[in-house]
Amino acid sequence: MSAGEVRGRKLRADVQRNRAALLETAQRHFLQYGVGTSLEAVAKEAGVGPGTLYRHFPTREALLAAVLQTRSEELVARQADIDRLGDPVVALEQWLRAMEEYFSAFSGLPDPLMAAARAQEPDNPLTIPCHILITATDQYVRAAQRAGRVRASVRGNDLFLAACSVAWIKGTGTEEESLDRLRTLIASGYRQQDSPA
Amino acid sequence: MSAGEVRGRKLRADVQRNRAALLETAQRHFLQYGVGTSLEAVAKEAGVGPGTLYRHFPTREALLAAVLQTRSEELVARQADIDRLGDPVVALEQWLRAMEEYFSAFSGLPDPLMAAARAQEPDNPLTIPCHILITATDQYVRAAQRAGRVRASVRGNDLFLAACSVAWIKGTGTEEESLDRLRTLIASGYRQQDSPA
DNA sequence: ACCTGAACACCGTTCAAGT
DNA sequence: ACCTGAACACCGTTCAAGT
Repeated sequence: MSAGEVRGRKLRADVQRNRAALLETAQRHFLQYGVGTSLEAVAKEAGVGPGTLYRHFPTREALLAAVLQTRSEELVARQADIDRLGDPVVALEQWLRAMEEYFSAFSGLPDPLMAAARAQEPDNPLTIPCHILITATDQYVRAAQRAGRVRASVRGNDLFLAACSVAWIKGTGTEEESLDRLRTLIASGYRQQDSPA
Repeated sequence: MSAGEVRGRKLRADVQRNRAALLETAQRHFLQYGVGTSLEAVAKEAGVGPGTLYRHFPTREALLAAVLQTRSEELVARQADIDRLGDPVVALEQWLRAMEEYFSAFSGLPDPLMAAARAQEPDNPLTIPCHILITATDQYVRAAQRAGRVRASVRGNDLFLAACSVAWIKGTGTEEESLDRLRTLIASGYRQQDSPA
């Protein structure tokens, strides 16, 4: 998708400028103040009226999803690197870390993401990336299970929830050491013990 | 602590009434709308001005902690029942569930609780219950470790974080089945495998 | 000593009026 | 077709004035 198009429709020059300014400003504000940042302030700093922001992005989730677009694509692209790793458990671990970083892009992001993951409402634009992530997680889980390295009872959704939890804990300001301990606990939970032959 | 006293000081009758009305109304609003509910609405429905609410409870956390007081005491009291169980792993499991229910008292509660658990600021009244819970969790973990039933690497804080995470996930509207799967994953993570003798 | 409620500075969201 | 910004209904918090 080129910069001047939205769903294939060419846009007037001023509309493109407004959209780009809104996205750029919103990203900066999400980074600095978290997902709950004032949309009024975003509009003002982008040099547009509040109505223009709502016209482009009817909900906060729509704006969030648009700002996350680039990161979503990067995450999907990263799968190619991960798939080249050979060891399916290492691949699963790296994938979980990659998701965690994605969830940690802005403070407070895990909440709307979880809401979207649960949602039946198909109008929430965050639902799509969530479903993609759960499906991808499931594939890594199955690959590791085929190699007998992950418990048969584990499903992709379980580890999606776990990764989202770790990102949420991280967002509350917990030190990296405690996070690592939690990650280790979770890894002990899904790994298949080597049966001593 | 009797109803008409705060830290041992006797209170004027109208002050008692205001305090009680605020707590009662706040609990109802926290239950119905979550921890982010409008304090202005609470004051109005309690029949007092906003200034009176702020005089009694200078921050949202102070009001939350006061409303949680009863539940905090119940949770501590429940330890006596749990301690009578015999099996240290069953005791640990029940304790984790009891904490989880406490964290789930109001929607959005895990966030201020985690913030308080991290905080160095001793003026946050939620910090005290958090530290009590972490210490208690650590005792259950150690007892189960002495019996060789929980991995030596696990600490109380790890399972405090895990229980808080599950409560957070629960608060996002995830179905009970998914929660149970997550709890099982965590339990697999902390349980010591029976070494096949 | 405590309470009241007006006042201030914010916010999300809509929509008539403009270009 | 798109943008503007005033307008409305909210909110947290403070503080002078009352009792």
